[in-house]
Amino acid sequence: MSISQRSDDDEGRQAWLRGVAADVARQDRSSSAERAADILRRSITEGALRPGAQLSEIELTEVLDVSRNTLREAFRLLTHEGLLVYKLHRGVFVPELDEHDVVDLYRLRRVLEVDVLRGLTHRTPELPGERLKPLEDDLLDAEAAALDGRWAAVGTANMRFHRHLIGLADSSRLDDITGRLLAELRLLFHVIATPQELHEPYIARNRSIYQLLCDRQYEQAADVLQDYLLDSEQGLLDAFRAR
Amino acid sequence: MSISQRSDDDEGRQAWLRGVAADVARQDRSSSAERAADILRRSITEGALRPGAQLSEIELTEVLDVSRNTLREAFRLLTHEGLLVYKLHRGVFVPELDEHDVVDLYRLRRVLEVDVLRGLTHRTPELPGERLKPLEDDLLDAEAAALDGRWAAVGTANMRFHRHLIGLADSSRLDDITGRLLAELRLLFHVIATPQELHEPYIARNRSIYQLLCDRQYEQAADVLQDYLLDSEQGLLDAFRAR
DNA sequence: GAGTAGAGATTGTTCAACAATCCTGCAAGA
DNA sequence: TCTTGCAGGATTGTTGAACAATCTCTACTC
Repeated sequence: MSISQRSDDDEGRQAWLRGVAADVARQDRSSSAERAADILRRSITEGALRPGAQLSEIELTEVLDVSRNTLREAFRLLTHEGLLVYKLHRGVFVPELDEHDVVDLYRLRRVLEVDVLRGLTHRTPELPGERLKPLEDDLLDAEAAALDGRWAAVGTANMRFHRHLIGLADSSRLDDITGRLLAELRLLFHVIATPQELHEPYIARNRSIYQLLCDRQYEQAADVLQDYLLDSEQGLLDAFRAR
Repeated sequence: MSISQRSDDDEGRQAWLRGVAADVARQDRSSSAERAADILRRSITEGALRPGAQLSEIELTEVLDVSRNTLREAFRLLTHEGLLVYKLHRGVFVPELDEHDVVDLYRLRRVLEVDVLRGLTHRTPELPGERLKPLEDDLLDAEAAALDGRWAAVGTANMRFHRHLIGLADSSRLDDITGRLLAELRLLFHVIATPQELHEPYIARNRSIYQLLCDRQYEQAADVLQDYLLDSEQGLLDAFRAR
């Protein structure tokens, strides 16, 4: 993207400018509440704040250096994502999900993700091959992390893979919903003692889904994904009961 | 839009808001923020605040008689429902949805609602008959409203029918998602000139779905619903283009 | 041991002031 | 004529303090 390459391609240049503008906007356009929410989100998804933990307002206003009003705004953003729950006059807590939530979450994941892949069959125009690039990157990340035994990182990469899978549908609402579902799923992972068993088997299955997508075998990919999700759900339920 | 026309619009809008405010004040509500959100929600869903309209904080603090913080809290509640959008440092606006949003919303509605009905086939324990009672109430409401020509009320009752339909799945997350989808759909209805054509044909089809559910013909009900949603989407798109 | 009253701590709500940002209009320069 | 830069006024973003409502825990009574 060199600037010196000034062809008479006005459209391309405008697109480039728009891309830069969007990049800058993403960096700069965030309120204090969103920044505070970012920090809390990472603390929760990475396990520093365990399910059941209470978040004290006074303590966090000091740590995050924001006012109570702004902090409460951040709480609301995360509540919307399902990463926090309010208990009236008692405060906000990291939710403790149970087996019923596993079933609920996976039911939604199955119907949404599988439908996205099946929908690719009738998509017009046909899915460009470069749209699959982020998926391959996620796979490489997961495989590299697995070699090092970093199972939490494997889980993260696997989730990003599925988020990119959903992204193929080009639906902002679907992306929103998926973001929330996967965030809640991370909460569930934190109560599991053996992350290796939970994540390792699915690296290869994700790659086979990816390969089928590359070959435009969308229906077969959807079938593999369906089985994948059923097995993954069962694995989580087993881990829960063995706890 | 001329200045004078805009001024008239503003006056009418304020008068309307005051009317609703007096209306809601009769009920005792828990918090001022909830009460303010109620007023705004009705103003938006009933069309007094049109898509694209900006909600001025100063103006609304005076009309609703709450502080700016409380008002902003109400804004957050409605943003979560999809009835408002924030633009940083520019304020809150009633979202303007377009044909692309229609397609996006209906795609989600189809996959979710149809899956709920198909899922009833394998449900254990079998769906108790009394779970269908709310659906019949909604149908009666819609039919009564149609006789009086209250087409907006017909639309409301139809939406409640579909919300109750989703409720049969017993999934709190699905209920959340549906609430938001239907709220966005209401925004779309406001740009339609002929509400009768939009809502009337679907009363009978909702009843036929209901009847099939009573007879435990879940797969057939799902098929009818699928066609229903495809036709409804097409009707909305046609109305959009004829605008 | 059961129940209750009250103190202390935490959250819920509101307000007013200040800081940061956007929009508008106008003037200078190419 | 068109662009660019700059005030200024208007609007939103953020804060801290104050007070009300509610919960939790302790101590006391019976």
